[in-house]
Amino acid sequence: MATKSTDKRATIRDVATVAGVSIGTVSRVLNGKSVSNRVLESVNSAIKDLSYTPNAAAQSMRTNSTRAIGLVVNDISNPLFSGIAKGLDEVLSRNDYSLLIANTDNDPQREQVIIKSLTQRRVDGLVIAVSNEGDDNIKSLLRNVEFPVVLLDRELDIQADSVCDDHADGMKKALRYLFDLGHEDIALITGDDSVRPFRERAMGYRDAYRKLGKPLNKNWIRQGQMNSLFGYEEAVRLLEGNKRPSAIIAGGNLILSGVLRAIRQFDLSIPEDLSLISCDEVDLAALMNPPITVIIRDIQLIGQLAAEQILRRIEGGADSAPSRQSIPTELVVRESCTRVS
Amino acid sequence: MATKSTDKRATIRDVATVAGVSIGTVSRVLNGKSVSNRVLESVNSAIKDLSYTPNAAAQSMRTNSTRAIGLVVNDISNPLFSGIAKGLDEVLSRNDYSLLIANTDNDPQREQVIIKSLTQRRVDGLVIAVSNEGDDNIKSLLRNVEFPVVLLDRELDIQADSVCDDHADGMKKALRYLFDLGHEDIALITGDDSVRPFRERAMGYRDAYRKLGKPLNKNWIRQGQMNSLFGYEEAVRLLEGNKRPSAIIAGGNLILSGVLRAIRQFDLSIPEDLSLISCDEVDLAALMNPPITVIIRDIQLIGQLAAEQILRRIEGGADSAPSRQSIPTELVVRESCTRVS
DNA sequence: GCTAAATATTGAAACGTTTTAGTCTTGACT
DNA sequence: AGTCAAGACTAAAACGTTTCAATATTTAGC
Repeated sequence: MATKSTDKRATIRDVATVAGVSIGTVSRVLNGKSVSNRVLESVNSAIKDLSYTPNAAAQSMRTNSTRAIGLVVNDISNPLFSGIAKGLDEVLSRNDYSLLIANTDNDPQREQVIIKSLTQRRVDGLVIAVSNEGDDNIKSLLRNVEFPVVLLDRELDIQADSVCDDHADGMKKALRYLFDLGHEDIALITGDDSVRPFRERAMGYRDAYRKLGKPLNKNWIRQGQMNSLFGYEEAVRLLEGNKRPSAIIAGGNLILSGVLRAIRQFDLSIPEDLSLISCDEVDLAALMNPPITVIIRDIQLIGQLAAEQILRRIEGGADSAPSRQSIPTELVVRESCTRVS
Repeated sequence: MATKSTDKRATIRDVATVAGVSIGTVSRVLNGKSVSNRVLESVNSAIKDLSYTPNAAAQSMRTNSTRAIGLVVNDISNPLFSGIAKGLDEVLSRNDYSLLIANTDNDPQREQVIIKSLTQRRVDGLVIAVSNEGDDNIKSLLRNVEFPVVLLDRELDIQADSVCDDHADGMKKALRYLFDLGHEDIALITGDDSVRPFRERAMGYRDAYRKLGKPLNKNWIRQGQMNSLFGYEEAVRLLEGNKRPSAIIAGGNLILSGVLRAIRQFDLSIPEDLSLISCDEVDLAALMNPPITVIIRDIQLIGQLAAEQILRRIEGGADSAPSRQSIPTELVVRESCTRVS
């Protein structure tokens, strides 16, 4: 029952000799093909005695499949991405796939290196939120890759499935809500157009103004980097201007914390002095005082759908046209906005 | 220059024939061994023409190393763990290792399955925060594993390195601070003893009371599950009791959000009605109004140190005694505590 | 009890690398 | 010119599986 742990790892060959059958037969047992009871028992007991575990690398070589999926994101410590990772892992692990995660840190060079490394590892699929949709190198890399790719909230003219959120719609809902409260000067701070979510939010914002016939002041749109510092700086600039907006929309989870910092610095109280809406549910938004109205979407669902899609592709093949799933966004009204005259 | 993408992937053999050299020579080029210039060029151009990428599985088979490290945690969407993952990835990727992440969801069964799966994949090392230090199955599994293991803030009587935080010390600092402000009735809500961080926090708490000669009221210690709900429920129970604590310490990042929810429900203002300290820096703590005093530690550093340790072990072998690194905790005083008479 | 059909089992090839032992070149030194 | 050593290169084995064609065994039908 016990093994000498000083020995080399047992191989299928060892199991075969101990069980007194051929290698092929052991393989049949491992893969659940039908064998005689006698053989089944002796093989299983040999496996246990030798504490044998098949070598996945050898299996991969033979079967041409690694049962591994790559996930490439800017920053896994961003709750957005870690939520997605959770959703992915949930359905992947249920299907005996493993998840290989890599951070690009927003560096296009690293992004390329990572994709090449995953190619070398022969992952069975790749789920990626490219850090810049305009990057041609990444695009051509992804085009020539031999496994299915699922894009996370990105639009690229390549043959790949995608799972997107309807950010524009969420933004419209938020603006309609603010318009209804009498706001006209609503600022939006968000990331730049190089990536779908921010582009869509800005688009939804402009659309809403157009549709509702209000004058659109371009000065209220601040697009730049998706981080806390940018949120802070732009909020400061907005608040120290001679004409302040009556509401700010923080178009990204990191942006929010910067905006809050600025608001505190100006010692403004919400919603009396300024109305505030943010994107994506985070602890911060729900528990602030007052709780902040947010545009939400189901983060883990994104990961789950992406996982299901990539599995479908792995099973089904690359024939069918790219699928594009869209996840709705909702406005959760809390107490951070008030009516203005 | 272009390849027919309908063909099978190019192998080292194809490269060899195109370049007109032997397979072994191509391998030498790939691995940077010295070759003649003539050969170097023709091989490299063949590699480019065929857009050849070595197959990692085949390499693993031969070299007996996968250059992959497993990370096993309860829940990658917990910012604690995703921060650690980030730190790990940072140093691993720099050393050409990949990171395989799996969630146990606090399920001991899944934890076992995951460890077995990583064993089958022959990872070169494993970084794990076991979900229950008392689980003998996990322990014996880890004992018999053939790759180095690094424990994340866990204590197990197995041959494994660990990276721990000095939670007890942080807790003592917090209590000393509260004592100095005149508090005597300080409640601690944290996870149970099955896992080091909570055990240490509770220990530090009791120690501090003993050392400073204050009477220790066991009723103020609430240990249970590490989640928001438990934090909420216990906070409610504490606050509706006929004798309220004058301060609460939320012993875990998830606990804090539950405690805050309860505080809001009772409509208490901090720090006038209740002083509050939390563990681990999260956006929430820094940006609340008032900002919350926290016991911090460098999360990413944990990951980095774990990664460096596992690499050292992979290089150096398993001979030397288990190393145990300790990371300090600090009290960051903000505005959530006040003096009591 | 015999035969045919169905089912189990085997042996060998194949997957794509690295590595080792050995062969072939090259060139420097007498 | 002849010898040697060093360096470049090659051929083949090995890593641990799965799979396929071929063979052996069992089962069922009469």
